[in-house]
Amino acid sequence: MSLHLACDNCDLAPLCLAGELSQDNIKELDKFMTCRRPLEKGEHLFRQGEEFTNIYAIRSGTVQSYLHTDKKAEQITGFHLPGELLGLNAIAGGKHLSNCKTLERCSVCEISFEAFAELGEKIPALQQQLLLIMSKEMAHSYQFIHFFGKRSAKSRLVIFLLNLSTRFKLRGFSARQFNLGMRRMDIANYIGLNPETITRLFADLQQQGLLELHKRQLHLHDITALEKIANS
Amino acid sequence: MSLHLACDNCDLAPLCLAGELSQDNIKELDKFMTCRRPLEKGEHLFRQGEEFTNIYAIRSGTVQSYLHTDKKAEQITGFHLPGELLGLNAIAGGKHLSNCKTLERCSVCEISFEAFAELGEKIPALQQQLLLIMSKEMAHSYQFIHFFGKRSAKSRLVIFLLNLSTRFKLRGFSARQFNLGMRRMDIANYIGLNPETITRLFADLQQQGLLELHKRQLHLHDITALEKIANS
DNA sequence: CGGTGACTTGAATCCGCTCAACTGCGGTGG
DNA sequence: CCACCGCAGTTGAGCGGATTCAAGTCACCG
Repeated sequence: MSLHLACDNCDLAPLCLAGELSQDNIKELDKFMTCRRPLEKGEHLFRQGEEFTNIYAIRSGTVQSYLHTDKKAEQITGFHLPGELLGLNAIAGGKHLSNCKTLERCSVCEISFEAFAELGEKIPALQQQLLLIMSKEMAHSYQFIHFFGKRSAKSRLVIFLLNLSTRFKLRGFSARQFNLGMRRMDIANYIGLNPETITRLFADLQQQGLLELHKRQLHLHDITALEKIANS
Repeated sequence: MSLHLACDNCDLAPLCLAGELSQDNIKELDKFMTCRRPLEKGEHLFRQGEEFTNIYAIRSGTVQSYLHTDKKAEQITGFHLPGELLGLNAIAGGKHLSNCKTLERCSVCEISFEAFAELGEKIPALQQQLLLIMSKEMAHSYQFIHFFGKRSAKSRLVIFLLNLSTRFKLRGFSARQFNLGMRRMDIANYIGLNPETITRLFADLQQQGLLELHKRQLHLHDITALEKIANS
């Protein structure tokens, strides 16, 4: 069963696979694009080691990717917002490198990579768009390396928050006010700190009046001041 | 002036753009591939902010990429070995995101991205190969995030060394014995530590008999023990 | 209600940093 | 050839930021 949710009526298409494609080409793409029932909170799109067959695109909701490491420890490797593609790093190896699960109820579109590759031969602009997206994601990892280089805990947290902020803004949501879908300990895990440290840092920032946090609802008050902290 | 160095007589072709291409297709690719005079130590392939026009492939030698950050500080973002492509993360933005300079005398091949894209429309396998390489690089960044998550200084250094080791091996060099082309402080910068810490850690590891280091010549004695440290 | 999991708070500890002095080496020029 | 310089690397002492461990609060859900 697939819902009638097509790329040509999706607000996120410009950020996503459809990109700058012509209406005709988008229609062509839509023939292979499917959108299953929404996933409930905590469901997996795919798991580490599974065969790579589809490209996934988030239509709504937040998704988390993570690795199993030895012991029972998990390493969180990313949080993904609507319009982002998932699983692309598995093209080379043919197997998914990470687990991917929803942090809330999510709509997810998918397309068989095989079908996509065939279609790409007919529509060069589509290939080009995938290239663009992958390049963008590489650029993003780049930032990440930069930001995990020797930085204070406060810098790390603030960079993380500002990164989320700009990504929300790009998608038409508020850059100043949004919901962190994830737990403190997941943030901590992701940016290489301890949950307790995250708590203390939020308390600090709140006391300085730079932001407010109630439960997971975040309000950034002074973005320029936060940017200063990010580059300290 | 361009030297007569073609993909079809290059040992690294399978790792590089040529990949699994047929001989005919490689000949086609070679028409657009050029290989200038070797670059001397310290020369730049490109600089941050410059327009992205070419894809570069390292034929021999080691290359370092780095960012200028505010103040005079630099952040090193990668060390690149023969067979690796440079500048791909600039496809999306059209401008290079990082500086790229040689750590020693290097041969570098290049191809105009425009020419490549055109050729890719004629030879789908070539497009596919670029996709593969980019996916592989994304997978690599993935490792990186994993490895910059909360880890001890010793883990970080060892992971860095083992990563170099496997990459050398993949290229037909020894996995146990190779030359670190970079300074201690560059390693430190890259993995988010201090030069002094790097020194101390090397001293430790050497005392434990796990490796030997003279100047920049490294000899890994007990790789399985090192792997244990990497996952601690 | 009790119970669980997320989050907070406090005190003690430790890892890696900072700063400063020192060694060793390669290059340059007298 | 040696004296000098500058940079890479090493070593030591003290400091501080983030972790660890442990106890306590809070909200949610059975």
